[in-house]
Amino acid sequence: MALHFEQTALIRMNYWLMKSEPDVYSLQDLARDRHTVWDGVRNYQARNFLKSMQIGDLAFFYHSNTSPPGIAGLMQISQANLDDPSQFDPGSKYYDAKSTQEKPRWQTVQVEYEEEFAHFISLDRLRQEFQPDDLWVVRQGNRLSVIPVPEAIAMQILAIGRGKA
DNA sequence: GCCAACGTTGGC
DNA sequence: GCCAACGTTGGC
Repeated sequence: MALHFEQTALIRMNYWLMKSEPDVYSLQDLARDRHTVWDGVRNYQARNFLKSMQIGDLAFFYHSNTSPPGIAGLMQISQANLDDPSQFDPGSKYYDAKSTQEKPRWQTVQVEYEEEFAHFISLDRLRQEFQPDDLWVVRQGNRLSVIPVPEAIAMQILAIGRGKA
């Protein structure tokens, strides 16, 4: 019945951008590992975005602090709302003494490798194509490592990365 | 390596 | 609750 298709169409997909320094962990590392827990985020606004992610959401993998910086590819959220294990590990640089198993402060997601873009999209290109209010990564001074991307912008990024724009 | 931007901490 | 000091991010 038609109602079935209308309900299917109500499923929401959200899009994100997540930064990593490729010297620390790159898209190519994720291609090798197939999936990884995105640990180490210690900013509350970024954590809140991580907590709102749902399985099946897509995230752009952004290479930061490298030359040139930019979007290298795509990944998919494969597990949602995990407690970041590094907060409990005294040997980790991300250890948080104020976190307990009963009251963890930091949540994250598991991401799964999706694709490496045929065309790496440099920050320069992103600045040419998008406005700071539409894509926060082109805002000057923006340091958030996890940001939402509006669907219409995400569609354009996908087209550019796949060489269809 | 420099440094602007900006988040966090802690004294008051 | 203010805000100076401090630490970190990340482009260049």
